Order: sequence, then C-alpha cells, then structure tokens
Amino acid sequence: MKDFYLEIKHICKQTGARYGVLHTPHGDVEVPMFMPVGTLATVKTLSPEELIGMGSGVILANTYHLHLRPGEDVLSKAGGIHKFMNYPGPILTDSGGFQVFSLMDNRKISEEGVTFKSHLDGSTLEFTPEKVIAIQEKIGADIIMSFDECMPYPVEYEYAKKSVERTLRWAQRGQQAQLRDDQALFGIVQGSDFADLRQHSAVELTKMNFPGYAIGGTSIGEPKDVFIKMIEQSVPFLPEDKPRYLMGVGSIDFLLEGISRGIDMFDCVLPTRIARHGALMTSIGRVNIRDAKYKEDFSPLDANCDCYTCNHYTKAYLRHLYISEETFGKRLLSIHNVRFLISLMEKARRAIKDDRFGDFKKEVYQSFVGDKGF
RNA sequence: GCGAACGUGGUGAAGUGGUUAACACAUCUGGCUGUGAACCAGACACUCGUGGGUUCGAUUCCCAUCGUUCGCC
Repeated sequence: MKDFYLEIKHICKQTGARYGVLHTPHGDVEVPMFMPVGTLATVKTLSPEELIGMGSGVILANTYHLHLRPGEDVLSKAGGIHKFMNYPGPILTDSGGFQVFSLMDNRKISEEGVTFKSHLDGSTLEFTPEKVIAIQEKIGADIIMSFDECMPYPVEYEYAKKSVERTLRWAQRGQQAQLRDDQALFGIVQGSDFADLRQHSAVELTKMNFPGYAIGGTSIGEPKDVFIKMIEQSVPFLPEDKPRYLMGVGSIDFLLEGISRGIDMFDCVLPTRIARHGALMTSIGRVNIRDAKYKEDFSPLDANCDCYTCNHYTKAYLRHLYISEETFGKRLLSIHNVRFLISLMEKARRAIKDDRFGDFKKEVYQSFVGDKGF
C-alpha cells in the first residue's frame, strides 16, 4: 500500500538505533515511537485531545475486546474507529494474539484458530486468522496485526516449534484473506528464546513481504537478558526498510535496549496501568505516589518533566487524590506517565540524529537514584 | 440513686478455659510490560479496660473497681 511506508532518515553511528518517519493514512509520525494502549477504543482516563497534545502518534486498540463490545459492526457503522473514538492520528489494532496468552485458561488452540470462552458472558468465540482480519477491516485501523499465538515463557522447544510454524501459517492465511488495501498488515515474529525458531520465523515472514514486522512473545515475565536475546535473534533477519514493532514493551530500560537494537515502535499498557495504581516513571526512577513520604512534599513529581501534571500540581496533592481515590488523580498520573515516555522517545530521536544514542542510554540509567529504575 | 448490658489493634467488630486472637476498613510497603487489571500481594494487637481471685492454665469463670450505653425513679 502506497500510503504506508517507513522513511529511515538516520541510523545512529554508536548503536543500531534508527530515526525515521512513518507515513500512514492518518498522518506522519516519527520513530522510534511509543504507542499508548487504548484497548477499548480509549486510552483509559485520557481524551484524544490530551493525547495529541502530549505528542502521541499511533495509539492501539484491541480486536478481541472491541469484537466483544461494542462489536465491529458498530465501529463500521460509525465510519471506522477514528471517527468512533474521535482520534485523528494513526491507530493500530492488536489481533487478539495476546489474549491467546493472557486468557490462556479460557481458550483452546487448533490449526484452524483459537476458541475463546468470552470473559463477559461465557459464550464461545471462534477466532481464525481470516476472521481476525475481517474484524480488523471493519474496525478500520491504519495498522492491523496478524493473528498469532503469544507463547508463555518458558516453553518446551518442541511446543515452540509447532507454535511458530502454525503462527506462520496463520500469517499467510491472514494475508490472503485481506481485502482492503489501505491498511498495513504486520506479521509477527515468534519463537520464544530459541535462536533457530526466531530466525526461521523472521525469514519466512519476510518472504511474505509484509509492510511491517512485529516481534512478539517478549516482556511476558522473562529476565532482561532473555528479552534482549529474543530481540537479537529476530531483528537481523528482518528487512531494513520496513518498520519494526516490539510488542508489549514500555519499561524505560526495555525501551532503550530495543531502540539501540533497531526497533522503531513500541506499545505498552504499563504507563497507563501503573499510573492508575499510583506508580510513576520519572527521570530519577520510580515514584510510588502513595508513599507517606510525599504527604507534605509540595514539589512536582519530576522537576525535569514538561507535562501538564508536573507543571501544575505537587506530589502532596497527587498523593491526596490517589489516597482519596479521586478520578482526577488517575488522569493526572496517566498524563504524566504517557507524556514521560513520549518525551523519552523525543529525546531518543534527538540522540540518534546526533549519533549519541549509546551515551544517551547511559545517561538515562545513571540518572536513576538507587535501584529504582524501570 | 437503683437496675441491666457492654468494655478485644487507629476504627467497626468476631471469638474461645489450653498451639501463631477471625474478618473488614484505615494505615504502611511492594508489584503491575501487544489491559479479563481504578488491580494484586505483604506488613500491622508480646495481647483482649484496671486490680485481685478460681484453675495445671483465663481474653474467656468469679469478685472488686473504673468507664460507656440503655432503662427506671
């Protein structure tokens, strides 16, 4: 599809980090980029205006959850997800592959697809690669994802091998089922932490010539060295000129490690979820706003942050709102965390352009106080 | 003044003649990674109003005392 392509503008001379512009039907966005997650067509507590104001590019929504409610026909009748939720920028829908992992107790996998038992009413839902594409075409995002199996970690080699092969067949089936030509369908590399499987997965997907590639099956509880291994086992076998999307990554260290290894896109619920639970990402590391030590701390959350929350409110006030379970507190904390990661990406892009991403990464780590990093 | 009931952690409260005194809330502390998550986990009463007695052993039984509440003059 002609409206969708990655323009790589610079590759950092210190690392493999890439700076570029991703062209989409809903505008151009710079990479590396962090994509906030709005599973049910809303990034929890935040308005589209706020997101755009924070510099957000792509946001995510979820096929499985939107299929359950309100149903893709509603999205279709609304004129697509952009109109439905009033988000003017690019949107990506995840395929439901992550739910194959997260809803493991309520699903069965076969060659044909996955049978879920709805977590809402217990009804049976058949997800096939073809159906998942059809749903995503009705939802109408700019980027859609192949249906895959996100495997748990660790898994037996034999199982991983079977799963990877099946996910490859699903990718092909999904691609063949695609009718619309204005949505970029991404393939997803799997293979757990097995080098040959990751390579095989990446090589075979590349042969199918997708407009973009994702690396899945990471950040599901594996140790950091395994996480890095999974990236390094995948990236070298993906085409240079296509966007690379590392799924489910949102902690500061994982983001930086991903960028330095040539990843362009990341998504994660982490900033929004932990914000609602009172945890904040700051330039000096993690802050748990509920801690008693902030009761009379009238300084901003992060002196180095330019977000609305840090510009207008104190830790003491934010703590008060959190302890009192006020909705406004969850909004202010979400605003901070999302802006923090978007801002981190802006700084990362600057560093890449200046050929000093390696130094930048070190500086970020060094600014963490104690072991309170992410 | 008389009668009755009750006195258990910050709060509301279970409970038993015998190992670590429920539970909830509050408080404190962690965790959360393609959202089944405004969620989950852990900590928190050297002690059951006070004094004495019975008993091998009392928060639990008895007496006294203080306090609270209710009822009656």
